[in-house]
Amino acid sequence: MRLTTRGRYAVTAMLDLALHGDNGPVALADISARQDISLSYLEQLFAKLRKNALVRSVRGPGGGYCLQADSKDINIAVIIDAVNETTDATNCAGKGDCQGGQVCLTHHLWDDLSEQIHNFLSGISLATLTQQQRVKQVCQRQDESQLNVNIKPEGFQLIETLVAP
Amino acid sequence: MRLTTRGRYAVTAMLDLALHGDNGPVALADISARQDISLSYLEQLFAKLRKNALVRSVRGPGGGYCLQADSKDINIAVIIDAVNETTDATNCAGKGDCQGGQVCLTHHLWDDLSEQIHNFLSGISLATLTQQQRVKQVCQRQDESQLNVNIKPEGFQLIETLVAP
DNA sequence: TAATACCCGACTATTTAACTTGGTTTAATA
DNA sequence: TATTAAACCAAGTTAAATAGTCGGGTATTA
Repeated sequence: MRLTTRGRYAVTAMLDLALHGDNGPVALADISARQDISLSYLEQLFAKLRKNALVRSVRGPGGGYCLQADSKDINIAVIIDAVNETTDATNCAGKGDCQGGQVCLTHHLWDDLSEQIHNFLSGISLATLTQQQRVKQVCQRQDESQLNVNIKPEGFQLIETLVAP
Repeated sequence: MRLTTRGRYAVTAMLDLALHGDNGPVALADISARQDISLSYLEQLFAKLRKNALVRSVRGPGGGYCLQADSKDINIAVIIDAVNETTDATNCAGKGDCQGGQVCLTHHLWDDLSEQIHNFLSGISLATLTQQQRVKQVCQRQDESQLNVNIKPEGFQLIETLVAP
């Protein structure tokens, strides 16, 4: 179980999908705009998510991605694992070959911690999150600011792009 | 709360100290040999541990490092935090300025997770670990193999160095 | 048939951890 | 007092991984 920004991005994108997927497929371009994640990076992540049967794609105009299962049946741990396929089992975290084929002093501790994290995250589904008030609030804010961007003339959008981090 | 190999090294070194600190200060060179951590890297880590009052140093021949407090009063979370002073609060983990000054969609989730991890690790002290049977076993193995290395002629040591990862 | 959107692979920039080098300072001991 | 073993310090270097880019595709459907 590796925790990186990549996993965070994947979870964020999947949550966006769960929140906006009621009316057919969601385009990656929309997720990219709402969540400030580069489009091509999203494409890479969703290729992995699709291979792991977490989403399915609809091609052509009006297409995009849908959740493969019900949002209450997709938990956070599964999403992170899907996106970290290259799990090298960081030194200690994987097999017990941390110290020349043997187990290192703190191997069991990190093993316990990994289990702890995994249990926590696999107990949380996308549905759990979409039902939370605090998530709904952020979602609403993002939708509104997205609306503003669409309304703004092109000149303003340019400035915004330059100013943004 | 960042989880990196640096934190793992620090905890491993501190545990080694807890296990071998009964007879006066422990030299970093010994920890380096037992735990396969480069000496100068250990020096850097212990500089931070010392600044955070987790260890105290004794200079000169026969010197080394001692735990500043009783091993039952030093928990794992404190060690990791001490060594990760440059806590940039990765994007989301710190303040809620993940998305242009605002909170991003999954901010609260990672916040909850951080708390979960911190609680788990701060509930474990060095003494907790030294009392564990599985830790004692690894410690014993390391002490014995350390003995072997000291007995071997220089030629063998050289080969071992070349073969080791 | 053209626009839309997914798909794919290689490439690059940046960051950071891990490690190295080459010293200086301190104190025990022979 | 000279030697030695240890902590201390400050750079620089290497290697790996992440985040992101670019330029091409290919399938779908309005």
